Amino acid sequence: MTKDLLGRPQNKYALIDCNSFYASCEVVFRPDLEDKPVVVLSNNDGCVIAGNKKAKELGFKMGTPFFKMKSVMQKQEVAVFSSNYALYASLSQRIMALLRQYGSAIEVYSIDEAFLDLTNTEETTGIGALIRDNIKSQTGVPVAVGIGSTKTLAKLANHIAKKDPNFPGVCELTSYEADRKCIAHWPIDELWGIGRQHCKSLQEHNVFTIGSFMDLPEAYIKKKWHAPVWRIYKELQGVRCHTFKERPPAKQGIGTARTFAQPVNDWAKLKEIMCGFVASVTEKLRKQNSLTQQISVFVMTDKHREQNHYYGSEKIKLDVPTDDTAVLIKAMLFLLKKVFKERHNYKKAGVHLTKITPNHSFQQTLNKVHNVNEVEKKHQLLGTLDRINRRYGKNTLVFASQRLAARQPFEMKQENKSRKFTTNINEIAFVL
DNA sequence: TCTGGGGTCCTAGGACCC
DNA sequence: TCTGGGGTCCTAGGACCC
Repeated sequence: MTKDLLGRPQNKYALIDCNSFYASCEVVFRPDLEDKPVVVLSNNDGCVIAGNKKAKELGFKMGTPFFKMKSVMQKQEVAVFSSNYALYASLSQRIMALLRQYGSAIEVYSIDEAFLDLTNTEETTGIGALIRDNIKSQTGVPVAVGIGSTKTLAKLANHIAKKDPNFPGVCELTSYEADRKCIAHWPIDELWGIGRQHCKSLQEHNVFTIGSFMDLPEAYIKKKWHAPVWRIYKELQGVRCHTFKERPPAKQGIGTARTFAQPVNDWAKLKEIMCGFVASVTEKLRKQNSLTQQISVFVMTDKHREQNHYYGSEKIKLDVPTDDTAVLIKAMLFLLKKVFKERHNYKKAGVHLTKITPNHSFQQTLNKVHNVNEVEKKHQLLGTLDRINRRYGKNTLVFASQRLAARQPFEMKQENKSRKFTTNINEIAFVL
């Protein structure tokens, strides 16, 4: 096995990334749109968050507000979809399940990306091509495969596989040194971890390409920039700094927030929406077997158009770590009363759990309460609640305080939503 | 009058990712 | 009229302790 600069055995990672994932998912069920521009919008049809190649060629930038481009898009006959996360999640699961067959381990990095461990695989470039072809033929979603001895190289290889016609969907890199020719000319901000700010500061030092970055002495990089930049430098040399994480680490913070299509000024309505948020974050908390010891809330008016913009947030530390929805709803309401001010139109609000610790068979709670049976009963009740909601759908069982919001979720603007082709039998696709 | 220094913990804010 | 949501990591600086 080859060694890296530190003498450690070298790994081989593949990064599989779906091309324009959300847009590709929509096209799977609308093959007539294959060669037409397609974009997908964020919640509330607020921003454009995904677009296929055709849409990008027309110059539509991801992240811009939809209303600014709406009329131009209509003129150019762009197919516009509201986001349909249930559909994308279900396609994602199918892709991840297929990928598992090709590597010894998988790290699902995001809804449309995964790293595969190919360390003990021969013929990796060939396997990459097989992955590309099989995912496309079995799900309809086009992917690119980048292979490298570090995650940073795999990411860069993936980018090259997508952009450089010499590498049709698959690219393999060993190190900067070995592959200088096909790496050096790329602009610095194509690197994973170099965003707007780092790019600007590197450019101020006359670094515009990966080649000029790698030509700098290591000591200079260390002196001028922070640790993350130096790590990118090492990873490009083939020295592993980012480890492979087969099991996702427990989240350190769990939050949820929404922008409302119609601003809310009514206490009762806001209260019920927020109770729904607490139910949703505590379910995620229990799913990762954790407890929280701090909850925070925030509410805000529309910063873009309210003269008298208001942002209020409060947090509270709990005496005992908990995963109990009822306890957290009570704490949330205490905080919400503090931040809620009459005569404001709230445009966005959210709940956040922090100070999260593992729930080692809820022993900590048992030690601090008198009635062990009560805790045991509550634990079973919440477990049952989660199982029912997972089995029969979100909000099948809800707490009384979230009643209204659960039955009648606050209106989200979704004017162009596709059907739940894969997750709802009533909306299944027909082949005629 | 002279006003140390090192360690730890916490938090806020910046930068980045998808 | 209409501007998303959910995360991670790092660092500087304050508070506190001995």
